[in-house]
Amino acid sequence: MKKNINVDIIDVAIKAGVSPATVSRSFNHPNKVLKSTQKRIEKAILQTGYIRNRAAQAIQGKRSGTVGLIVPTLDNAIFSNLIQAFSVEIRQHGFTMLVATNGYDLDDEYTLLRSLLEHRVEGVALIGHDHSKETYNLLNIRDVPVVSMWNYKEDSLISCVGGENKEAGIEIAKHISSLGHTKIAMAFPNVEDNDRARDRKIGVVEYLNSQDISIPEYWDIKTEYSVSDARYCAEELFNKYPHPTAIIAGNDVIARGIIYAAQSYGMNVPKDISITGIGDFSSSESSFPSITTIRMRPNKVGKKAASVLIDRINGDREADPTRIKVSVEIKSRESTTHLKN
Amino acid sequence: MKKNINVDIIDVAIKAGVSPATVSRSFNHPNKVLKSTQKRIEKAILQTGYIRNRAAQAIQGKRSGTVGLIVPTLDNAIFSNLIQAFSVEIRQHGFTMLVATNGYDLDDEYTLLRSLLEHRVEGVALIGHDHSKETYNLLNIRDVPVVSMWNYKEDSLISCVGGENKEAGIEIAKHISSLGHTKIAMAFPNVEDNDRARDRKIGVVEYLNSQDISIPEYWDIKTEYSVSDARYCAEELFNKYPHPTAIIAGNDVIARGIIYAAQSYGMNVPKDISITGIGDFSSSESSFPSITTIRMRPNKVGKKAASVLIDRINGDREADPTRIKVSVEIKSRESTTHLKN
DNA sequence: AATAGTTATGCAAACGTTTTCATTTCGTAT
DNA sequence: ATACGAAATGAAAACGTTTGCATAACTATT
Repeated sequence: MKKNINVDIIDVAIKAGVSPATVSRSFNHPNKVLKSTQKRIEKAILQTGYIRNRAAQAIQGKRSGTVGLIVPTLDNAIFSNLIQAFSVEIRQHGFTMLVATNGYDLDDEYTLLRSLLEHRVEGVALIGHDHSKETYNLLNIRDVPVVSMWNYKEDSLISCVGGENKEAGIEIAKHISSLGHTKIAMAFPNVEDNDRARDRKIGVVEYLNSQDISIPEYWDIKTEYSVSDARYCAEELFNKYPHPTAIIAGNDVIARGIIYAAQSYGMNVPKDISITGIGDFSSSESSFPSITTIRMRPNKVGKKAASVLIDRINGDREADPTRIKVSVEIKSRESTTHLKN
Repeated sequence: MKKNINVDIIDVAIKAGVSPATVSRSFNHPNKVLKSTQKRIEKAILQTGYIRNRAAQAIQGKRSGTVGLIVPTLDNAIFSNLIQAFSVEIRQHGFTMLVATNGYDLDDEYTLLRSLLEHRVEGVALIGHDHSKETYNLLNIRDVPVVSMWNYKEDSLISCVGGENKEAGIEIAKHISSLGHTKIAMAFPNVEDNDRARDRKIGVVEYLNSQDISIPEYWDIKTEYSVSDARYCAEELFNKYPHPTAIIAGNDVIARGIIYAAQSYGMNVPKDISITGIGDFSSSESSFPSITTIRMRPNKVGKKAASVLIDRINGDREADPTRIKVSVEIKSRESTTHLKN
């Protein structure tokens, strides 16, 4: 078995009887090279097993053909839909995706960004707007095309695509309140360094306050973004009395954990307790009970963010940030119902 | 705001009063450069905002600092745990991960592999052993360090880390059979081009046959890998009679969809019907009912695969494939019970 | 048939590193 | 002080592309 690691553009050129320049052009400006020449080159590529070297291309200060993505975690459903949509779209434009996870740590995020820039990614996608000073500074200094996903912000420093999370919070609170609930608990993750969760929570609290509903300290639950932790926290809550008649969760994953907790305590959702999520991840509709939630359209956000990023890569870097608001919408499903009088 | 995109190693060298060679060495062979010189270089890097160019490094035919990962999809829980574990481990060794999804299409996988190789990834991780002829050939010719995750195979062509999926199928069938079930349905995805699912299914069928249990055609359900499709298919099944007393699902995601279907039809799981998964994803333990499944240890597989890959990158390429079997184990939980007399 | 205008190709100089080899500097033993 | 070996640094040649400029080969026009 011959191992032909080192075939380069020159070998191909020789085989095809042309110059390396022509081979290069046949990749990057195919219209500038004769059809018949192209054929010969293609044949030579097949024969030699040549695979072009993007590193050598990137070194010209031109295209590296990669974009970077930094997400908090890949470990659960929260970002899966988003990333998948982003990835598919980005690839259709010929890019490959470099992915890094920061575990919700903003200092780590900065390090990862540096690492991505070392690889000369042509653009970067991040989640939300909470990033360190250094991160923003670096993005600005290097003039990197960048897009923030998942949270719309009117005055964002960088381009963004997402729903308005505060509005999401308001909408879900409005829904619960309109069903007559007043004894309401909340389950959110740590909102520090997490603008999405923070905005949602603010929306919920402000709206409920406007209705003269307040959430007591002991019903303000803090949980991780995982089914297991959410279930555990909810069980803690259910161990004490009185119980709330509704629980507003920071997202669908947490809502699901709480529903499991309720069911395992013999409660019926929604008859005994109403539970809501935010996000509308792909399984929320088909679970039982299906989850009442706010549709944040992760697929649309991912796809749209990818195209915004590509536009920025190809276009004017100096332009003002592109900000796209993806409308949020209540999805009333089986996990909520009117308070039984 | 000054935009200093183009600061290179020479600028740093000048600022630090050394040669570019020394700056380069301070990155790659820090022990070969004087502590005091290093300090000066670091200072110069800070002052200039230099970010090293991996492309220029990679062009030397040396390290690119990246590894590639090709997975069928990022869209659901199936690979999330695995990828997260892989990603964290790989990063600890200073690598960045290039990710691509092929949507279970093997031709697409080949294209993606080529693309990753264009970026001169130092190693590649794939899922399972079903890959196209071209893929195997390319891996071999280019002599790329590679590891296959998720399915152990004694005589695999490439290194692999995973559980024995056939054994997983046998174990779960044994469990169901030992509970007295004989009217058993199966729900698997398309097993073509998917050795993991195929092996599991073979294990299930062979074991049941050995117990003189056979699964009729109309109980051999074909579903996608999604909660929603699994639920839909299960509902189709429940619309007809008679019902099976147990359903063996191809993985935990499918099992969950089936459980939702059963619950929505007013059945109690496991009293009315036992349902099993395979995989043991992170939420299977904390769901309600918790899912009886086969533990395939996605975290361990991901982490271990990463270190196998790194060993191969650093070590002897000609060596025989490294094959690591991660033991599978039945996790008996709430979703199964004895057949009521 | 000569000329101008196009189009296709080749030549050679970048791009930003790393590394080999040569040279300088330093510490230490005489 | 001198000499010697080791350690640190520098000079310059790679690495595999892309591209501006120059040239050659056509096409169309008169």
